[in-house]
Amino acid sequence: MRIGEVATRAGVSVQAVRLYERLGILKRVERLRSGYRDYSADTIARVRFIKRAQHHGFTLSEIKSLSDLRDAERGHIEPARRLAEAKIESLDAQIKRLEAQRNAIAHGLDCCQCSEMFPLCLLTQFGEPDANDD
Amino acid sequence: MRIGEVATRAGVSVQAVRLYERLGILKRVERLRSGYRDYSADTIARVRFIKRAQHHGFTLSEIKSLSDLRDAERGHIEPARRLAEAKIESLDAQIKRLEAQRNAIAHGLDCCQCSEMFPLCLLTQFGEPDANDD
DNA sequence: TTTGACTCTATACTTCGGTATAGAGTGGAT
DNA sequence: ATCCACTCTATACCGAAGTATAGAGTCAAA
Repeated sequence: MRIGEVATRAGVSVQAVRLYERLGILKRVERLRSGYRDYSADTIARVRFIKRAQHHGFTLSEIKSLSDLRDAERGHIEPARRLAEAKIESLDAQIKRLEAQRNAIAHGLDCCQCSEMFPLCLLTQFGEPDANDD
Repeated sequence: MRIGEVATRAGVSVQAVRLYERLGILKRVERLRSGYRDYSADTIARVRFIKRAQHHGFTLSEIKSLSDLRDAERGHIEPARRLAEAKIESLDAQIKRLEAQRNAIAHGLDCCQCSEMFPLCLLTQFGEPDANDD
């Protein structure tokens, strides 16, 4: 199977497949006499796994780690579990940060006098804050 | 005041100040005979406003809109309010997406048999899903 | 006057996850 | 034999928000 069929059946672009290979997420495969990559059908599943993991928030670099773990330690789930737990922690941190931003802006909308929060009022009504501090 | 003093007093790099000018967030200022930019003290407050808005999650492009609104319509808070409300909506959407990812991974950790969610088990124990689908 | 710190422009590099293009070669059907 | 679709590599580009560097010019103090 050539790269175009893999790409079409997995729902990605040909360039994306080559990118995944270059990043080490897909194994390098044998080439035909022509130099064309010659894939077997399981590559389609690999690519779909990549897209599924991306959909769940994993970066390509994390997905590479997951792939490496699987290839190195088939049947040992603990390293992958630790990776997933670390990912949850980092998602929690991101969520917390976004919620803080969201609340600061909401507060700035409610309480326009408050220069400690996002100063929406200072932007439009009261000029520059702290113009003389040194 | 030259660019280095503005940068130091506002807590950013000299290159960052030039970047903000190029992006249209800071006004172009007069130059000395030497070609050096000649700033007045209120630029420091402008830069601090940029950093404060960034801290609250606004992108430089959004901050440019806020600046433009202020310069165009001093005292009219409604356009800025609408921009802030749109920002809250987009932050809410981001938070929702991250929470869904977080919960999918958490579910994958709890329920390793479930191929609908993030298939942690499929990664390490059960091989490729859907290898034969077409 | 010479040094050192500063400034100027322009360009390239970074991360992330790709897309787009050029220029060359290949495969298969007509 | 020719055509078109496909593939190959290599390179450049996107946005975001900068940082880093090169090469040139400027300013002030010793």
